[in-house]
Amino acid sequence: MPMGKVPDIVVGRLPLYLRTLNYLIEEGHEVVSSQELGRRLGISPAQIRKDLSHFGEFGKQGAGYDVNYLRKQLTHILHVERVWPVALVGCGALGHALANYNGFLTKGFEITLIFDNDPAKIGQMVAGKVIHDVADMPRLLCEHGIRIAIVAVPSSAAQATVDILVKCRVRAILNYAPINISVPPGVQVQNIDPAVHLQRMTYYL
Amino acid sequence: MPMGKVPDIVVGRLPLYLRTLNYLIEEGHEVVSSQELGRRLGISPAQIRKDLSHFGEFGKQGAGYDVNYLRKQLTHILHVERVWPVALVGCGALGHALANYNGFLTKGFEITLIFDNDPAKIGQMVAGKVIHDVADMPRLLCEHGIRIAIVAVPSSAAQATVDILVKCRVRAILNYAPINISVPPGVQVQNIDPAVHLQRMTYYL
DNA sequence: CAGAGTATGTGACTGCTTTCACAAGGTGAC
DNA sequence: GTCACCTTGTGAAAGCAGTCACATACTCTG
Ligand SMILES: NC(=O)c1ccc[n+]([C@@H]2O[C@H](COP(=O)([O-])OP(=O)(O)OC[C@H]3O[C@@H](n4cnc5c(N)ncnc54)[C@H](O)[C@@H]3O)[C@@H](O)[C@H]2O)c1
Ligand SMILES: NC(=O)c1ccc[n+]([C@@H]2O[C@H](COP(=O)([O-])OP(=O)(O)OC[C@H]3O[C@@H](n4cnc5c(N)ncnc54)[C@H](O)[C@@H]3O)[C@@H](O)[C@H]2O)c1
Repeated sequence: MPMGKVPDIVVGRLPLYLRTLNYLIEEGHEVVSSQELGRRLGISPAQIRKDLSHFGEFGKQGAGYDVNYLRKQLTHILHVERVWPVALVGCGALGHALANYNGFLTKGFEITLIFDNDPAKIGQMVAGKVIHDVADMPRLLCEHGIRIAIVAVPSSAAQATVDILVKCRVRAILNYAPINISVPPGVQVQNIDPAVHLQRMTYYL
Repeated sequence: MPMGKVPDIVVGRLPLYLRTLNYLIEEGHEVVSSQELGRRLGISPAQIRKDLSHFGEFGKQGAGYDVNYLRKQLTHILHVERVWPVALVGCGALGHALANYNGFLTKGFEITLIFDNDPAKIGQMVAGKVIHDVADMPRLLCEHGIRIAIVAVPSSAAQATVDILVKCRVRAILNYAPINISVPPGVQVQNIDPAVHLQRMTYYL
């Protein structure tokens, strides 16, 4: 019942469970079994039960899981009952799409600060926010207590950008630049590179 | 030396190795050790050697790996010595960014067909390509022999879109919609959802 | 309220993944 | 050529993750 060290791989599946629960609520379900959840996710029911059992006993035997209750629990476990302010660095094509993306807010995130180093862009408005000069990043990140950032700058600028973010106490970085960045221990990094995902699939073609 | 069944998890790392080799070539390196490669990727040298040993003996004892040779081998293993034509479905904010992204070509991919269902967008040019009506998708996918598609439509339209793609013999799908899609066996799917990646990190904050 | 049906939580087990450690082979200085 | 030093490829071992199967407990029908 009390949660010791939970494997990363288990933590990595929780957001998928949460996402599916939200769809179940939209569809009006009040209760869901590990079997149904597993069917939707392509995961075995046993694995879902074992994953959840790391954090507590959320289900009811003979019935399944109360969808709203489980959603609340996962939201709490993942620390997304609050909305995290997020900084976006690099407001090019991808940055624009991310800034205008309305899928973040309901998942616990809001892009509140946008940065670029292009003088032609600085000062412009995007998604209701002004684009700030990267030179002001240290001050603004501090003032807003930002802990999470999204990096959408060219690869060549990614490591330098990350170094600044880390120095400003950012502790979680979502990196879209197709390059491996290095960070000190205690800083989380997740990488998104569509070419890598595509190449994973062409192996099997 | 001959490659039997290679674990998925190993295949998943090969694109990262390949990406790093490309940077090494840019930097003028001719040879790299598993240690250096591991350092850059945050992976143990032993794991890199074992992964590569599934496919052959590419290194030289006492020296390391010839960067160009290893790159060529991985390019071959992943089937990206050719350039794959890719269809993009959904040309909104994200679709625009992807269509204009110039990082695909050097990795073995080119977006050659773009589809949308918005009459206002159909016929417009994006990144030098015309946006086609989704109604023409079956015919055009067939004519172009498309095997790979990127899905960037709203969640509500994702499963229906995927069903059409699968029926048109697409065998690899990169899905940006934040929903679990189901496909018959033999069809590869990779999902990209930034909110999921962010929630994986907030657990640790 | 009894009994058939259903679903969880979990220890034991199986299988997969990573690390270890070393023989074999290559390098470079002198 | 020799010797000290590297680095690979790989079995063996260790460590992790996923599945199985069942005791337990809830539901629902009649
Ligand atoms: N466009 C895509 O669909 C896509 C897909 C996958 C990955 N990416 C990656 O995402 C990143 C951004 O892609 P994009 O297409 O938006 O490129 P882009 O060139 O349109 O945008 C990059 C932006 O970053 C800004 N920038 C450059 N250096 C900076 C710095 N030091 N500090 C702050 N801002 C800086 C530029 O002014 C520009 O506005 C790149 O690394 C790219 O490889 C893009
Ligand atoms: N914008 C982002 O940064 C971002 C980030 C992550 C995920 N996503 C996801 O990517 C998808 C697209 O996001 P977006 O921001 O580009 O949205 P968008 O609304 O700007 O674009 C969606 C496009 O899909 C088209 N479309 C709708 N139904 C279609 C159908 N049946 N067939 C073909 N085209 C259809 C629309 O006409 C529109 O052009 C969404 O699922 C979104 O959740 C977007």
